[in-house]
Amino acid sequence: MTKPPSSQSGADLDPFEDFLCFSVYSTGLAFNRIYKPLLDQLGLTYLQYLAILALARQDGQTVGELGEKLFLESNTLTPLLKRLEAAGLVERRRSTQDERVVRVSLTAQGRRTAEEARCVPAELLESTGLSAEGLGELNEALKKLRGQLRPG
Amino acid sequence: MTKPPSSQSGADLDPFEDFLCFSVYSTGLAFNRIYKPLLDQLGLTYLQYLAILALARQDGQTVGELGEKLFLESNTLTPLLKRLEAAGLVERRRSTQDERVVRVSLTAQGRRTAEEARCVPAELLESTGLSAEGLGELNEALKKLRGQLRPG
DNA sequence: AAAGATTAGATCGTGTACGATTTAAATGCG
DNA sequence: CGCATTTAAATCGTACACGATCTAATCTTT
Repeated sequence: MTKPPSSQSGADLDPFEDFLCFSVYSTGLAFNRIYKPLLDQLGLTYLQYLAILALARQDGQTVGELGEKLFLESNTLTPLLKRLEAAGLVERRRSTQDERVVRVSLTAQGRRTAEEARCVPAELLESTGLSAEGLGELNEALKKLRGQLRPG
Repeated sequence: MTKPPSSQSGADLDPFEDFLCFSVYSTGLAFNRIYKPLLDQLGLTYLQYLAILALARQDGQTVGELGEKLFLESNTLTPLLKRLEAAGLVERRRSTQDERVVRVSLTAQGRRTAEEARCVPAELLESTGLSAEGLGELNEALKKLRGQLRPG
């Protein structure tokens, strides 16, 4: 492996300065890298962390409901949820009313992990040194953009 | 596969409203989904498209230089570049001065593909219906954020 | 020049993403 | 009721990401 991608404040090193899609993409990678060491301590990946948080807010969701919140589908979620189940953090049960549906709920250990995970973002945002207002505005702008980015 | 994640304008469907990292993450997924049908016509993935663009701006870059621009390392780039080579779009050659270094250059076909790829973002941004100023500001904010998100 | 350190890529294993397909269960409709 | 349609998950194949490790080439230092 080569050296980690280094920060470059020089002018012409980034040929995608004006590509919004690239800014979103690379900022996502950067977030992932920041989160990873914190989440490693919890034994979670970034997506697993999001899934656990979503279940902490509303337990017993179906795979489809979880997918709506995470903007993902069963082909991504099913393997992820099986890993969380293997790790003892969630339970997957077919609904008795509708056997097509799988409901996912946190185990006791899953709830403990969710509790620990809750304080991760605070540590992290503090380390960015950016203002709360600025981050809030950025968040709103991204949500609006995401809403516009719909196939069709 | 379930139905595609649907747009939801309701209030409480997204439990991560206030998570900037999630907004960045999910907007990245949304961009990917928008780009995919356009790039499928070129036979490129999103990352392959970025690599081709980077090479079109500066041909004959090393794997490491390319990685600095894309914020990626050889463990991601090497397989990607091999696929582009197999597709006949790039050539990979070890430098004769320093045999550790691999230089990547576009083939004639690669340059044609790069030319076609150049007009993709315009089509796309038009479809978002967002103002150029707003997108520019968002871009600046993201670049600043990305710059702050550094391990350590 | 020889030995150790550094560097550039490549390789490997795990975990997302996602299109396409499959399976099984529920629903609709004549 | 019976059968086509729809739906929810699961499965499969391909392509990223990335930590860890490996290999080979260059540099350092004596």
